[in-house]
Amino acid sequence: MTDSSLLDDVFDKFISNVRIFKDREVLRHDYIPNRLPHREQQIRQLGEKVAPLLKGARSSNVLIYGQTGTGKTAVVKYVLGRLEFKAKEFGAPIKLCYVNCRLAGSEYRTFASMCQALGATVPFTGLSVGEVFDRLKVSLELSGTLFMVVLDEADALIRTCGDGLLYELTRMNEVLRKSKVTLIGISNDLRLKEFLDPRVLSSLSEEEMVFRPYDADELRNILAERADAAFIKNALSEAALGLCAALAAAEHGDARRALDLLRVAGEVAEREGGNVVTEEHVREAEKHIEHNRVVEALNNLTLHSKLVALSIYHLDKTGSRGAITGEIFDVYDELSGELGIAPLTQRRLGTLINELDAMGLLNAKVVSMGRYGRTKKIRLEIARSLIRDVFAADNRLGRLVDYEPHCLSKRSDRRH
DNA sequence: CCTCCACAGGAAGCGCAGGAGT
DNA sequence: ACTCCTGCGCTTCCTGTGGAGG
Repeated sequence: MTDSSLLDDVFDKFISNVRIFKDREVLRHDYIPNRLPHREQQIRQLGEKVAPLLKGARSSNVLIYGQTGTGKTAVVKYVLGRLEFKAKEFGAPIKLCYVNCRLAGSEYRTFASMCQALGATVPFTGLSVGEVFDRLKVSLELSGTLFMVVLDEADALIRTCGDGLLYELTRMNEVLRKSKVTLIGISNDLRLKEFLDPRVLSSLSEEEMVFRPYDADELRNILAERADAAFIKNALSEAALGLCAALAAAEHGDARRALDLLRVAGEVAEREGGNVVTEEHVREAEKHIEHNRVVEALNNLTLHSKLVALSIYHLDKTGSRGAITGEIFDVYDELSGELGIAPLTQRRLGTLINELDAMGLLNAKVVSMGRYGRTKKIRLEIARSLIRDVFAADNRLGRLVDYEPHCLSKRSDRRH
């Protein structure tokens, strides 16, 4: 078979293969459906809280808690979408601004997004935070609107930058004459309160809402509803749907995960040329998602983080259960020398290890070995073969995969 | 009981890139 | 051209600490 006829085959198969999906976009997690099952109560609650805006009054600030995939963002976007629609109808001067704080990354960029929502242009760097804040105030005062700001994943911002931004925002209404600001904070972390200044907390959480995780039955309903729009009739087996719901329920009831599983399972089935999604495909999808996540994470690491991961890989194969920071530094130091690059300090290495831990690539635990000090025990959390494959394909690190570090052979024999 | 190891992890500050105003 | 700002990655310096062995 020639190359072109092979490709034709792939494309033809794809085009003629409408046997699985009707509309796969429905399964993406940024898709907001026009019904959110099992969140009617929250929709109602939030609707009641923001309704005063329609009459030109400020609404209470709201703080929303809940783990990932519990529908927080979907509910907020849904309610505010309707609010905006109603506001147009009644001519209420409402402006909305949705900022994902984790993606924005800094105070500066969070303020900048808010300015942009008001139509003010802000360079993406170069100004002081105070200057951007002033511009925000000026454009707010000029526009004379009820400004509603949604700070999604606010906990991420607070952890890195503190609560200064929130403090400024909550105080802003005291200064503004013609405009009012309302805040909706969304947090994945239930302990957010502990990080907040009491003054910020009291004004931010005038109202609070907590989103409970979905249970397996609820997830099932959610999936069934979406699947109806996403798959063609009879292309999804009841068992496959149940398995997606069960797997996601086991993982703190994450609807986002359930939807991902369903979508990828559909894609697997499609690729295999099947016309019905089975449990088998869901299992396959589960592996797929995890595999892709890890490979992508490894490939996107910086050179130094890759070296750290590789060092742990080398220590791991010596059979000892859990490398410690000092050993990792020794191996890392040697590998860096081998590549001819300057090694980072041990302090910095500790931070990199914590980052890898947070990504779920490894597991780091602080342990005390008594007389032999206090350190971190680090184990790989992913398959060794995966690290091997990814780094062997890396043109700089490739030759270090089978390298035997000297410091391993003459390692001082510490008793566990 | 105290000591003392081998670190953890906070604080401060540095040099750099990218950009603004003047 | 100059000075100022920021975020980022990093180093330097530092204080804090759980528990085995004395």
